[in-house]
Amino acid sequence: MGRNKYPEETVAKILDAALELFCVRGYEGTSIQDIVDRLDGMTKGAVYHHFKSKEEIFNAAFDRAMTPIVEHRRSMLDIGNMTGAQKLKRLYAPESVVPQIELWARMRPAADPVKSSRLLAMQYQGSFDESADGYLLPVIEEGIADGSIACECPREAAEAVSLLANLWLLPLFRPLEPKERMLARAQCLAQMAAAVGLDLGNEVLQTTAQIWDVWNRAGW
Amino acid sequence: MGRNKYPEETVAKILDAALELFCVRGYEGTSIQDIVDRLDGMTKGAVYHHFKSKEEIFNAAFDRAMTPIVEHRRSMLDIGNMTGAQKLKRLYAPESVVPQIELWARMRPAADPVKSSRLLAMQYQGSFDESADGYLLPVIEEGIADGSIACECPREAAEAVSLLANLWLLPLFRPLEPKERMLARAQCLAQMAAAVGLDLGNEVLQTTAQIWDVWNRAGW
DNA sequence: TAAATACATACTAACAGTATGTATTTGGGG
DNA sequence: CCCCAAATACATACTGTTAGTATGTATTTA
Repeated sequence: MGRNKYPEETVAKILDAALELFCVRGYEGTSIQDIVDRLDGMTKGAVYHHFKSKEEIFNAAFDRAMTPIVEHRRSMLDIGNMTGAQKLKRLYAPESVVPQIELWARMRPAADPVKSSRLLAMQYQGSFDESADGYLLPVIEEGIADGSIACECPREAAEAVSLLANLWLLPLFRPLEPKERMLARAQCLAQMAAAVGLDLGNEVLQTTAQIWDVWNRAGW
Repeated sequence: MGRNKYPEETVAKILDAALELFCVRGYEGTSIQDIVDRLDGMTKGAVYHHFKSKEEIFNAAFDRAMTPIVEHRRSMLDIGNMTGAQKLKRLYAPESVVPQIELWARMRPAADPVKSSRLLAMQYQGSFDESADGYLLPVIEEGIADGSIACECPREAAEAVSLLANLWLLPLFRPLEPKERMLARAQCLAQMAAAVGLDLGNEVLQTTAQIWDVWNRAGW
């Protein structure tokens, strides 16, 4: 294959192939050659021209998949003047999550935590980042400041909720549970969050239900 | 090195070396040769005589480290005739966890989730097993049966508590937090658990404090 | 004493990564 | 607008390392 006038198309192709393979076969289970074989005609030289290592490809593919999801969710906080409590509910409302659900489809990993361990680790790390440096803790603190949230341990509550939402409620690395079980998890999470002063809102149940519908329709 | 009359000694040496290396350098970062180099005089042939793959070595090393910890905790439930609620509290009391804490020292992984991703995945998977097929859910159901526990979503509560205890309260894959932050997590977890009907007991705070002391003394 | 066991030695195939070559595009001076 | 040098986008060919295998040999067991 000759040189492409628009190299970002090549990069996109590489990352698309990489993401799917990393999800299905895991990080270890995917070789650079596996990725190259899906880029018909292209060779390893092209890949190593755009990326300097396998790890960099993985990180780039992961970021590329996550960025629009995170950005959309964060953008939900920028509209109007809401209290902290309202912003918190909005974060778990369908409008913040469901429109991006199809994108999650592209990074549906193998339902085997060990095979997906690297993705799991990214999500685990991301849960702390999301709560600490990201949007969750700031929103809670905003709510405390404006009097709409009463929470004695904002950091801990944010971390716990973030972890449970990312690694348990959305069972990315486990087989899809029956719908009523996923709803039970949402209910349970909401109750636990409420106990530490965080009202996630009733909409979290609808959000969960809609996510389940999309995933189930996609045949997971 | 000649043939050892007691091959289980050889196996133990291999697993000891493997566990430490896997923890410090991660699964990917550890080669079979690295392990062999720590078994002075022994060669790769010996290793592949006792184990058929790197993965099997990892699993064996992990099991070997975890078994006594899990067994001890489970044994705490066998004494006397306790109600489900009493058993639940006992699971998080110092006597169930602290005596085995030194053993955890041997499998202290790198405080980098990605490097430790395989261990993290095992712990993640283990959290579900522990709650579902293990001892936590049975104890809760026993408590419901004998009337000492009122919990509407026993499975969900068990999973959530198990996940938070294993991946958050005991921050194996993250740098050790200041003591007061770990205690805040324990307090927060207890509050959340209480909201879904699980009383982990006040002793969980002492347990956490003692774990912190041991880990901190060990220089983490 | 024959079979099984516990290793050592020597090798292979696959893999991540590198060095280098070559065509194509870009961008600036005339 | 054209020419040419530099940069870019790849391809080709190679290297070192690694997990794993095949096979040989001494020791123990039964």
